[in-house]
Amino acid sequence: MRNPWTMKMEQFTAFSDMEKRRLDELIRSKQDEHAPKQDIIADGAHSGHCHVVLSGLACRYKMLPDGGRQIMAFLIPGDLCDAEIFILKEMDHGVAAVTPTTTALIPAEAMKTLLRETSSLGEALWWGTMTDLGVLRERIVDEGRRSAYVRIAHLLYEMLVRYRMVELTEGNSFVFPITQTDLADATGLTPVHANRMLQKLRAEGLIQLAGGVVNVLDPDRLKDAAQFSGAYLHLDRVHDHAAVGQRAGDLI
Amino acid sequence: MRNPWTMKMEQFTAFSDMEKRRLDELIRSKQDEHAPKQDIIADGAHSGHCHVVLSGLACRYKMLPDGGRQIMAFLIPGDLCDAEIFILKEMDHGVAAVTPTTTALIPAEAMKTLLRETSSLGEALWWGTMTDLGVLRERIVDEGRRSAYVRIAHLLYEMLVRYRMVELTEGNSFVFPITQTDLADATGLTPVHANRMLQKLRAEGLIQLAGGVVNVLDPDRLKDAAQFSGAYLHLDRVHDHAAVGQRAGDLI
DNA sequence: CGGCAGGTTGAGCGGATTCAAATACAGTGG
DNA sequence: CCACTGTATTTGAATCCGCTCAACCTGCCG
Repeated sequence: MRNPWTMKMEQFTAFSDMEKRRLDELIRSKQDEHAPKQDIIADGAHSGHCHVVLSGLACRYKMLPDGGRQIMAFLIPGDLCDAEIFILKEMDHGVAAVTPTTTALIPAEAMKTLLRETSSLGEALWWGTMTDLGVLRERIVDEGRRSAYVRIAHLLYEMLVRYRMVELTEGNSFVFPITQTDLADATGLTPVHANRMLQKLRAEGLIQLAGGVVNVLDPDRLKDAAQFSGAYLHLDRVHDHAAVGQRAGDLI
Repeated sequence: MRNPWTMKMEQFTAFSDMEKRRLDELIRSKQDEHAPKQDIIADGAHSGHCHVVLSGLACRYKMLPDGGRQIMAFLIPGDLCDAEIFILKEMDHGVAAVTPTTTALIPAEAMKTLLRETSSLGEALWWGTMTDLGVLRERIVDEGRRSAYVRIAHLLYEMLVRYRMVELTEGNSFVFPITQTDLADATGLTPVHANRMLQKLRAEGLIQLAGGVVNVLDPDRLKDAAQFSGAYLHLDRVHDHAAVGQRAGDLI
């Protein structure tokens, strides 16, 4: 299996063979499996390791006093779960597996060292953090100013782009086995309403959804429906090294 | 005037006199003034400097194709406008002054150097970035799962805590001269509805609002109304150095 | 076969929006 | 000093998007 962490960061910059080997070693040393709905990192926890998703699907979430749940981000292979762990005392939210998920454990000290390097690796990690900020801001725009229909479309289109970054798409379809309840928790809607918006997207021939596979039938029209503009993902450097990059460039 | 940047970061860790002097020099070297509604950094811009707010009030925002605006964060003295500028090609959103605002310009290279240090300064900058992530996540919870009334209360309570961090409160009141339109853009509401929720907060004796000054009459009840839990601000280290910290600790 | 989780459908409600108009207020020039 | 202007706040009424509650369907697994 290729290293999804490497693949993601290659969207920002090219790596030398030595750097790639270093990343490979980091994710190989210690790994962990997580069953669906299990916490990968609990709210309030602190550990000596960072977690990188290698396979499966996870989410950042917060529980509310009334039992409600808000999903703030989906984490796919190549994503870092807890970059903050080495500086903050404890997590202010939880990270849970949505499907069976494999993670790599990176010692906090190793991560600290990497982040302080002037190497491509150090820069790429920074890029990842800054991109996470951009994604969160875009979600705020979503929930603040966009309709339910657009929000769902936006989320699906963003996932298409992100899955393509790590080459987990086949054509325009990708495995994304979330329940409609998860989708509702991520978009700030009720499951019932999320369901109706999904039906509308299907009726309009924009997407297909079956067996946990999302098939984007018409990317251009979905992008329009989503009012999507990909600047916030900061893939603008991929053209500098077309050999490795450009995997998702045409979707932006 | 005391250095608000220092004051904010002291909520995370104590600084030596030398470190404080270094921060003072950084903000003294070059400053800029911005009139209300003017961009401090335009969407899509790139510059060789980071901006730190020294006085006044600014906001991060995005414009939507339909002319709508979403404010994603308010920036008060001590806040960094564009930590990402040294790694990303361009801004994915704009930062604009809300009231007349003074900023310090920090050369990108100096910021880069600071961030890579193992010093308290380097760590404190990291803490700032990670805290920004936490604040954004909390806003997502706000807009996704909380009612208009709670959202307004939450925003006001958060501002009280943050203003106290930089000692810009008098008792429980602080200068926060935003229009109700701004408030609506920040909470994802219409100005009309934001107005009605403000009236409710006033009618219930939780706050006073006049002439751009917010006066929190009953912090405890406002905190309840806001469903506020301050873990996401990561002030949990202040008790380690009670001499400088603990400014906002009692509000969490 | 029953149980259960997830998905779908319908009807009614309500929070927030929209549209519109009235009021308050500060600044500006005559 | 007051009329004039523009911006911000307030109020009212009608509308609508998304929620609530409830039922039913489907596929899967024991």
